[in-house]
Amino acid sequence: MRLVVATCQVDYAGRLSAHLPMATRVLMIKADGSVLVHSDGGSYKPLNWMSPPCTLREGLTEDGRTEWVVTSKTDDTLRITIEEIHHESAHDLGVDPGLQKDGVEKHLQELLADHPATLSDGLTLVRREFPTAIGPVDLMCRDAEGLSVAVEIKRRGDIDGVEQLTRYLELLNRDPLLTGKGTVRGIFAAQEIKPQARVLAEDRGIACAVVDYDALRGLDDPTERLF
Amino acid sequence: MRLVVATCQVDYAGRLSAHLPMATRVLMIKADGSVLVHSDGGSYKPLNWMSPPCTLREGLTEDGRTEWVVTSKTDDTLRITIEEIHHESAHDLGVDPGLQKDGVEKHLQELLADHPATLSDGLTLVRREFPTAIGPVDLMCRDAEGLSVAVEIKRRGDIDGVEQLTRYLELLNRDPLLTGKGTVRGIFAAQEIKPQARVLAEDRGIACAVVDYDALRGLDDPTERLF
DNA sequence: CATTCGATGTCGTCT
DNA sequence: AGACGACGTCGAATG
Repeated sequence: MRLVVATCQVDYAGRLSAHLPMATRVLMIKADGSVLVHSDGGSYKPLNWMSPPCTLREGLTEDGRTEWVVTSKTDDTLRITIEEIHHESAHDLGVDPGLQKDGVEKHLQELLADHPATLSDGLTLVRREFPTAIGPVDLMCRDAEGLSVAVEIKRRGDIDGVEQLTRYLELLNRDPLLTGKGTVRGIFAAQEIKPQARVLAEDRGIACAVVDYDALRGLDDPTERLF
Repeated sequence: MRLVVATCQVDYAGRLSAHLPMATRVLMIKADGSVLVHSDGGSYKPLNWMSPPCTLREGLTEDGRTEWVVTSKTDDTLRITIEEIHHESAHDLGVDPGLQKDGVEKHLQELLADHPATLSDGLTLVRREFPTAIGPVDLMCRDAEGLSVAVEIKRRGDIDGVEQLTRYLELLNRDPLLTGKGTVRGIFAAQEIKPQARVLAEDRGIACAVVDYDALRGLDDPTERLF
């Protein structure tokens, strides 16, 4: 890992073209040759970058300034013209042991699979990741009357999720095995449901369920936590 | 901008929980207090981070190690426990002049608005960003027979785009002013169309058009380029 | 290898 | 401020 603070100009050509005028920035060069150009603001996304695999060539411009040219296999090019280097250091970091995560959609699905009745009274699980021709339904359940209920789970309930569940329901309702006792209902479950998504869902007869992750986790054995 | 290379452990609690075991990493602290934790691999995304607005407090753990606690307004917390600092430096970068881009969907839309006939013979533009109750149609056109044609433009033609155009067509076909001469057709235009999207579109009677950005740009005045 | 789908997505733009 | 769509989306899981 090389860290360089330099006054530089950056040009990228690839899927799009982008240009950064001359200014002072931080350049991070990782062991795999990838390069990140960071300013002192914004979020974690660099102003410009080159993803690995790529190669960095150091050279000189016609007027004698240092120039880095980073190229990827797909001919994307990042050209960094350096006017002045203010700081430079190199460090051996070794391989990172990596990140452990807990609390993403998969966990939400696991929790709801264990406690389907929190979505609707009397609901029981038939199967998780119920397969259909156009992809798996998150939860397939049965209600107190024995009717099939398809549940789509999102962390954030957007219009896309409603469309997805609609496609599933359309398909499922053509299956006589499922519709024997009546129409397959849908439940759209998310930690947060956007107003437009709610309107669209309810317009299509799909119920919305806002899920409390922490409360659900409380119902579960606390020793099962990752860390 | 502060750059620190340190052996550290990182814990994040917010929308999810995440944990990084003790290892040597680069910590980037931006002027706005945001923090990025980078390893010597991966892509431009940090292993962990805190986005602004946030505040960093430096303290000591019970066993006397340095600890940084970064908290956001929404109570997200990033806790960095430092075992050893290998390098530290601070730099004044100033405000970055910012990025100029060229070649995104907006340009594609402009180019197709200038050359609608490349989508379908005899097509002429009625209006860009044609307003409807559920959002603007990218291009509203008329074909040689005087029938209305709605065009949805994407860089990458995904199933979502077909759904979007379908919603527009549903609405537009309820408007007697547009349907006077016949049904409003749809054209789904993209630089690349995914197989599933193509199948769905054609099943719904929506034509697909693969767009060659470079060729279109060639039709245009080359002096209009940004840089 | 291609495709699909989630993401602490992030980022612009518009209401 | 909230909603919405694009992104050089990235990245993991899966067929």
